[in-house]
Amino acid sequence: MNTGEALTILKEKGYKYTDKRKHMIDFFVGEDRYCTAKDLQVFMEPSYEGISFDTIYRNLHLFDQLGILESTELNGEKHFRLKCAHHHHHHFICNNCGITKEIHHCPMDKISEELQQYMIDDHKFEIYGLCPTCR
Amino acid sequence: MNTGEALTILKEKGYKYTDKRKHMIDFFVGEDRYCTAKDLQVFMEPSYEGISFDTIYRNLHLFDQLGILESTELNGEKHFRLKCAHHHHHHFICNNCGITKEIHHCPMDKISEELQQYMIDDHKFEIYGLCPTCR
DNA sequence: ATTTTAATCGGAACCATTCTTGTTAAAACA
DNA sequence: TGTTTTAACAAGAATGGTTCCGATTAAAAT
Repeated sequence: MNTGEALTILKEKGYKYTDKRKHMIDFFVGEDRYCTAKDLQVFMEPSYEGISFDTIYRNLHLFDQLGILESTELNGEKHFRLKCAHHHHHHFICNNCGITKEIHHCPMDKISEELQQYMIDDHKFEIYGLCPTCR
Repeated sequence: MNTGEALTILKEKGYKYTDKRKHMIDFFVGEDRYCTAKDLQVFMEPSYEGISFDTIYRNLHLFDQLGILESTELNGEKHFRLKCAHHHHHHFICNNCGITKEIHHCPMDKISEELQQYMIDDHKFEIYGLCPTCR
């Protein structure tokens, strides 16, 4: 997903265009990894001195909810990254630098018969380790 | 895993036997679901009035580290359950009651060629939804 | 029985996140 | 273009799960 697509989603859903929101999306477009609210705040600070944490969190959750971002919990902290626009996939996540790599194999195809009586809402498949650069 | 096995692990690693630790393990033996520190504290309270949160958390992490418990993050809170002694597997987790069901299919076999240059440490595969009782 | 060392307590501190009230600014409307 | 409406934001207090600290207690070793 790029900045334009993200802003289009915001507009279509009736949310306002603000410089801060654009700047936030720019941040995620430039990061191929899962980032914390703190990471974002550090990025915003120079351009918007004293930006409120409330603004950071409110928009992170809004973006997540609108499908502009996707999120996961790493070491007890919520992390966010730009949602990949194309088909369903999972991620390898580097424990050192946080960079992600797409995994084009989803295990859900194989497990339908194991959960006959169950109602499946969601699933999570993540692989952790070190990327080629960090190993 | 049962109470005896868990206490044996503690003893073998040189940790002390205390009634509180035994009571904690008894709690997890009786729960086939992921529980929070709070759940455990509520269970402990009647027998050990005013038990310190420090004791709860210290032992939860010790047990996790020793492989007596396994843990996962659900809705931003750490959850724990007794480690299943036998072979490697994953879990379906009910969003309503927290009960777990073993999934005997691990996707890791299939993805080795996708991560040639990467060093894999760990992985997580969880399925969320509603169990037959809660649906 | 005594010593050593770990476990526990009580409560303060921490930190990510959320809430509250008042203010500002974007978009809609006249 | 000026005014109204409504959402976005600021500032900082509050929350809640978790961790830390110094003092005390109890288990295990000697």
